[in-house]
Amino acid sequence: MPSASNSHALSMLLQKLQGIASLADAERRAIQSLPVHVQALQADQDIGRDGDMPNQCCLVVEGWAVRYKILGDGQRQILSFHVSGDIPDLHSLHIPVMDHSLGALTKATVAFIPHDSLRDVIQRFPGLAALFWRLTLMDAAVSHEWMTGMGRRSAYERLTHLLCELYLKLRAAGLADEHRCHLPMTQGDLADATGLSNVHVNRVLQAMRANGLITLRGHTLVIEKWDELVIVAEFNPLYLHQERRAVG
Amino acid sequence: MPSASNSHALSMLLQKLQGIASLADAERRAIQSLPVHVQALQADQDIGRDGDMPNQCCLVVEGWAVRYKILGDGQRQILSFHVSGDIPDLHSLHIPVMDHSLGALTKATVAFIPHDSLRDVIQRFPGLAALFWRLTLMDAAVSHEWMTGMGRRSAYERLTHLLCELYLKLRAAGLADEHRCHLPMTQGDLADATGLSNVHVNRVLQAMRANGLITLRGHTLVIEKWDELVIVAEFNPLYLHQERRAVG
DNA sequence: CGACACATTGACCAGACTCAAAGCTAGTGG
DNA sequence: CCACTAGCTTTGAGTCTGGTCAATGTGTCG
Repeated sequence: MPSASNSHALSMLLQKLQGIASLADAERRAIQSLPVHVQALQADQDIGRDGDMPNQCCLVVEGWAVRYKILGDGQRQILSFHVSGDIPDLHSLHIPVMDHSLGALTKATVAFIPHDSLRDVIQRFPGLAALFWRLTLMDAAVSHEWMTGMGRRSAYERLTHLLCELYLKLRAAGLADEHRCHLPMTQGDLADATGLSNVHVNRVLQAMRANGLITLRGHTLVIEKWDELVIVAEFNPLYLHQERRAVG
Repeated sequence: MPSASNSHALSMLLQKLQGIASLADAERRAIQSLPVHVQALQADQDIGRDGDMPNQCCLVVEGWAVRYKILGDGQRQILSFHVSGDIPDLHSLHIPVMDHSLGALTKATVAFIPHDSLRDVIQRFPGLAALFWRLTLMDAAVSHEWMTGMGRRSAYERLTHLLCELYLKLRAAGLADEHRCHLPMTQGDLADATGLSNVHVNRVLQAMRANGLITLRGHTLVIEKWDELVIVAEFNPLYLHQERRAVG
């Protein structure tokens, strides 16, 4: 029988899914009765490593997770940020070997769901199969936007773009106030996500503050001028494909 | 009734799928009897644009296609290269609005497959659903590798890495000889794929030639020292997830 | 034979990196 | 409750990878 924390974990997933599509009762019940193993993680604790062959997926319940690659010389590239309701390694369902690592960015709570259970649910509910597929595609769309930023945008544009994205992501997860949210990552993390050095991230953030676009102190981001931020970043939220959410 | 060119188009898809997984007879037949509309394209002709809501997918039969984003100032970022057997916009099956464009890089032949037919096949054959899902995940894995390159690798490493990748991609599609293949893209295209300027791509390619790694003239790439190229690029083909293929 | 696109070269520039040192701040243990 | 510490942020100085601009080859196609 599902414990309180198991049920809570799965309700995070339900919330995410229902932000994207409407579920039938049977689908909702199927999700809610997935077996999960809840676990608390320390900051920086790895969840899965490059080369692993996991037999379960990781649902983020609370805190932040990141996917990242480490190069031979120790450099890190962060591939994505994940919060409550996300399943960062959903791809492992169909790609057996991990080609990057997954770790907790902050102290976090995650829930592991066995691949077998997910496959079973997907088989019984084609609508959920399509929905999970869609989640992985939304993830790819974000990757494309990051690629575009790293290839063709300036450091300033790239960071403003990332802040816009993270703010909307948190809002969609119900974790942001009006133009204000908590961002626990360090400037070094932002550097590894944007392909910059931590020193340069620091200078660019100062420039953004000097221009009155944002306030960012003690890991609290306040967006002072959303409209201007969007223009500077050339930010078009379409790529987030959060159709059922108000945006802006 | 299927014409010769329709059948040929679908056999390209079959070849790709069978390079990744083994298909049951019924699955093979289902693929082979998909309705397709074959079309010849000029070089640089767009197949789908940012903002479009397609109701069909595009299978590349011959030639090269690219997915790309255009920024406000006209800069282009190429997101991926596609050859025979690829379905570059398979994601459109579950993400209605295109957040990037798709175009022919060269003179090309493509085959359009209606979403409805694909959805029908997927519904009847869960194994094919998983396989198509997997194709989109393999695509995402390549995006991650590109992101890592653009964020953390030097121009030289990035280009060697891309050449390794393209060579193996062509080999998997049966379009490469031993350490030799045809690469129709211009240096400007390579620049837009790697986030560099065309001038710098030119200089880096010259350096690679000077180091005896490759020969590249008249759009024919000859890899003179595969082992060294792999070391320079820190290239690990794992991320291509071509499990059923020999590699190297 | 043009015309045009692509490749190559040179000169110069700038955005971002590196290295190193100095402030901060939150968490820890006494 | 305070001092200490470790990690994070900030600053400065100097460097360098890769960009820009512009001109000149080169090749291909009608």
